[in-house]
Amino acid sequence: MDGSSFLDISLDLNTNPFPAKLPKKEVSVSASTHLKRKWLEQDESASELREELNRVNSENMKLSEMLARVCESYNALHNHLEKLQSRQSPEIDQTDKLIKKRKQDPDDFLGFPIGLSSGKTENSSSNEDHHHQQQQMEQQHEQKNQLLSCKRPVTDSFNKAKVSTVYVPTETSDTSLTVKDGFQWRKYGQKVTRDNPSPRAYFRCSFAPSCPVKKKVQRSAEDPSLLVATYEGTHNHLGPNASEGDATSQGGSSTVTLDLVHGGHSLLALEKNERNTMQEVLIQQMASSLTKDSKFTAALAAAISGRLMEQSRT
DNA sequence: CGTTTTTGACCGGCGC
DNA sequence: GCGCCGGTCAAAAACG
Repeated sequence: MDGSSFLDISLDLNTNPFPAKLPKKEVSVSASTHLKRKWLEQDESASELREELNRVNSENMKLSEMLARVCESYNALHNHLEKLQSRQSPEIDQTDKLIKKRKQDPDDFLGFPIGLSSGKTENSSSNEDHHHQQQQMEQQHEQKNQLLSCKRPVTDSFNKAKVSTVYVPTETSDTSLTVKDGFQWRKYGQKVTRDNPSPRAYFRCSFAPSCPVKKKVQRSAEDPSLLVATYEGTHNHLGPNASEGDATSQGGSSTVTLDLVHGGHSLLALEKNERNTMQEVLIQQMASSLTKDSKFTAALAAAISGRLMEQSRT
């Protein structure tokens, strides 16, 4: 899927409503000095406005580039996943039948590729090849995660248990076991597990009391710089945009978070005829993220007021 | 003072 | 039945 075809990311806000050449003001020779001073003041404020608009323009360009990059990364990831799906779906069906009754170990999630986290299989003979492939895909996943601002929920589109795993790079010195995904979580337990020296933290979604979603966070035993967050269940409320202030969107840089698991469905797993709806959802999410950026709203306001001024002049 | 985190106790599933 | 283990509960502490 092509990013430009999927989303029109051009943000032509028309933030330069003033033409390069402003119509020269013709001041009559007989005008009073008071009027002249007034004109000078207006010229001054006009140049200030022009500077402001230039700033806004460059901001607009930056935002456009940022969006383009996000879409590019998303498209690359999506293409990759589609390839994987077409290649692996029969295999997954087979392994699903072999899922053990025993609950999964956290490291099993680590081994499975994007969105394919599933139970442990008993077929140990094919495990080695499988594991090798998984490691490669995990690396690719990690790289793409970094492209998508290092955080992106992954949904199991094949397993109806709605379990997804997210890998978050963190400082090894950071022992907080927190993964900021926009939702509000309440920690209800912590446990040291057998096969991992670092403790596992258990979280419940605290946005809505009835929300059944749970999250487990544990540092990866293989790569301590990675946090492994395992999500179970589906949020029964609106997304994180309405709840928590994402620190990344408040500072100087703005981040567009693509929540691909909202509602428990992977966007990537949707049929093509459903994508138009998802386009709207994505656009809404982007718009929502952008409107949280005070700089963006200021730029938008400036653009609109500029356009209004232009229209009133003509 | 309400909310969140911490942490030891408890529970249930599983293997032996 | 017993022990192990992962998951959850709930009281106390910490925090804002």
